[in-house]
Amino acid sequence: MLKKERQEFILREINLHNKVLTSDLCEAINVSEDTIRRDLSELAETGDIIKVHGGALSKSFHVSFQTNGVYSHDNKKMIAQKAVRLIRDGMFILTTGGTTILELAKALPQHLRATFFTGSLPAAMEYIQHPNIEVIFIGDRISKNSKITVGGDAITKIKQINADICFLGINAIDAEHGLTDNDWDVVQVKKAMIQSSKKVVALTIAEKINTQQKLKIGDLDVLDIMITESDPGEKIFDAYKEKGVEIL
Amino acid sequence: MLKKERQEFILREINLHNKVLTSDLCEAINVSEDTIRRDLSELAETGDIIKVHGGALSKSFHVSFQTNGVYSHDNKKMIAQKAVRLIRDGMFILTTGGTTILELAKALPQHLRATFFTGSLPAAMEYIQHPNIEVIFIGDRISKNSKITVGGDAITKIKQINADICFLGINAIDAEHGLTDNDWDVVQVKKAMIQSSKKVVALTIAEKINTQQKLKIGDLDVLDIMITESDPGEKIFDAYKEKGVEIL
DNA sequence: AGGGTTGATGAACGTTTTTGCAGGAATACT
DNA sequence: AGTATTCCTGCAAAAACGTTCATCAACCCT
Repeated sequence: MLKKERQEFILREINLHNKVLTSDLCEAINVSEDTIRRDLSELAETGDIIKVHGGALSKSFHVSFQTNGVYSHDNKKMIAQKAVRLIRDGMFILTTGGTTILELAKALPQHLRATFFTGSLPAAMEYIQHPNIEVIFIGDRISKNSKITVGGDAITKIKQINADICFLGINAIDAEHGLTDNDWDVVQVKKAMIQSSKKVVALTIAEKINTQQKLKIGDLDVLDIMITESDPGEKIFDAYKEKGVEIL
Repeated sequence: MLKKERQEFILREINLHNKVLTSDLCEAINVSEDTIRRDLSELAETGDIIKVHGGALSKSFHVSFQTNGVYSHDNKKMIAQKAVRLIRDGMFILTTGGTTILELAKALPQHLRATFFTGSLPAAMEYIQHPNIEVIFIGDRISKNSKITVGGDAITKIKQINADICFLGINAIDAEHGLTDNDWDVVQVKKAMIQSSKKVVALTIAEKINTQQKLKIGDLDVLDIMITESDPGEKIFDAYKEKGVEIL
């Protein structure tokens, strides 16, 4: 097998599987590991792949992880744009925290007149920047990780609210296991919020779809609408549509 | 699985779900906990995540906002230094908002273990940065000017508290007219806080001494201690000392 | 044709990286 | 306070690495 030929084979293999092990290649092509290593070095030098200990990775796989400090920032912005369209003047709106909700807060039109209930410090900080929005903060103990209020008092307060719409920044959603999260206190709060709203909207980047965490918030049927950055026509949403969730 | 590959998986998991447990990862990837720990350490070193006991957190959520450019910043820092000395482990502490209180929040020693009650969004944002401080937020409608909660609900909640000490960031103080402010809602909240604390401490830059506003919070006798950046021996404090206010 | 050159390959060897494990220290939880 | 995790340090084994050298084939030049 020629050198060039071999390298093309390697490239093809990497682009196919996103990664490749030196040992696998050497077995597949039947040359010494040293030769493979030399090939990988050359390919890495021309910038076609990323060489790592034990093999190599596809370049397309690795690109662009951190952009603006917030993961998947642009996608979240797009989600916020879609979500804003659900809000009307005079509405009473419940929201959780989370970076996606923060984007929603930033995307609210200046003229909007509405009342926002939240237990999230960062979200509240954003809401109060807006001239015509009334902010009601739900008090109680503040969880350091999530920066939202948690605890019995908060739950009680939330249950006294009867909101028009609730925006949930969600942690994990799965067609079968529904909405899940990883913090017990946060789960209680989200449950209460869902109960206290006429309409429940989940905001999530598409990447979180069909992932799950340890604690259950509720089944999909508590959801009315799910908003992601993807096209609502995508096949991945079929299972959700079947369960009566509208996709935007 | 390659090391790099594994680390990207971890990074993805963290960005997706905001936090991750070492034990979960080690089960998911099927490597020893030590390996995961080493990965987390490396990722933390490059600044991509925040390592904590038992796992790691997403960085995108933990942003401290800067308060440089605050009026009379250095003086307020000095006031904060003095105020911190009044705080003991295990105390229940009520605080208002205001830039001076923010400095106090920043000056709190890392090891301090205490419970802070506040209705101020910016103050709460600072408090939760500290590892050993419990933060209870007093909820209700948020006043846009002062960024603190105001309203009957907040007052009711404050009255249920029995704090050891209360730090008031004050707007105006005068030997004759006592404590005054210019926002009716804020005045109500401060009144309630004073009632709910065993000891009341006023923090103010010396410049505000002997000034007054339209609305009265209370006479000087509600005050136990006043802290400014000036030397307590200054003549300007005599009138306050006479009325039983301790100057620091 | 013969000798020299070049490039590719494999082998050898010492070095570095990675990983898991053991113990004791540090930390969190109750 | 006491227990249970979790963390850290050092260590050792295995894997992977890079460097060097020898071999071999192809190629070039007289």
